[in-house]
Amino acid sequence: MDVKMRGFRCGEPQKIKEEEEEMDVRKGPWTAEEDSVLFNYVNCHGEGRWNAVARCTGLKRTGKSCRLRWLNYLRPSVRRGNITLQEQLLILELHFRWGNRWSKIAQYLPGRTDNEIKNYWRTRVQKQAKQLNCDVNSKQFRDAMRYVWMPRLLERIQASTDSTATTVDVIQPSHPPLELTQSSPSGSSWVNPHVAPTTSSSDSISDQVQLQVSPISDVVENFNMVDTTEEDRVVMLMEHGCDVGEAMNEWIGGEELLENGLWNEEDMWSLLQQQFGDDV
DNA sequence: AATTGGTTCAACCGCCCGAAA
DNA sequence: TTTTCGGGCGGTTGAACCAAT
Repeated sequence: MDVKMRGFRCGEPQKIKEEEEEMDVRKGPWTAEEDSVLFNYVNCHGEGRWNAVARCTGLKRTGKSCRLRWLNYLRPSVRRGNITLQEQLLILELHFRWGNRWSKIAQYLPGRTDNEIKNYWRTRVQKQAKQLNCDVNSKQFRDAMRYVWMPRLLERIQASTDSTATTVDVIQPSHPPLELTQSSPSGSSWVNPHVAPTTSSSDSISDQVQLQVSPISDVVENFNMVDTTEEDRVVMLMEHGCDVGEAMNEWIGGEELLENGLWNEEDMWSLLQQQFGDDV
């Protein structure tokens, strides 16, 4: 490791900064020329050894910066643009299971980077929590997601697809595939048992496999059948929570939010309290 | 047309871990 | 066993963009 990194590890950040300045390390947005140099080099020599990449290319960037630029932008498999409904649902599901393990979540979303998923969570999901004046990790918000938003997402997906099974590409994670189990309602996670990466004989992250998505009606049914209590909650919320659902539609659609006042915090919490009692 | 405020996302920072020496 | 190195990760920042005024 170079001197500045050793210094960093020894708790001398000031020294690192000074040495970086001496080395004229570039920061900030990448230019097209830099992108071209990095892209060509990695194409020829492969990924890894990022500090060496930075040295050999003559780019006045840190190895970390090169790695990040490649992984989040230049890599051919990177897909940008709107997060689909299925992807949104997967993100919610996997976040229930793993929390802020963005890179792990990203392994199940082909072409999406951990950075993009993290940004999505912060800009979209956390915004909703903020508008409800609750913490994104609070039980209230998680319940809202689980019992209102996710079923609504499934409905939207169902509405946008036909009744036959749909397949989407997914990148096989480098470790054992997600086990699709349902946890108890009192647990902290819920995982859609119908959205499962299939097992691959290869560990390569680049290997493409098919993610089988069962008919959405089955998914909805299964979601509602997590147990009777939860089912009751879902049914009641869906029956009474039309305003919440409409607001959710807007969020899911990624478009106009809350402008009609459909997302009514008091309604939301009164509904939750009806169902969950005072501990909500 | 100019300004302002909000949103998005690329990039950086600091911490951590595992492999190699 | 300890130290060094390379790289992965989650959190944070700030520039660019956009819509409203």
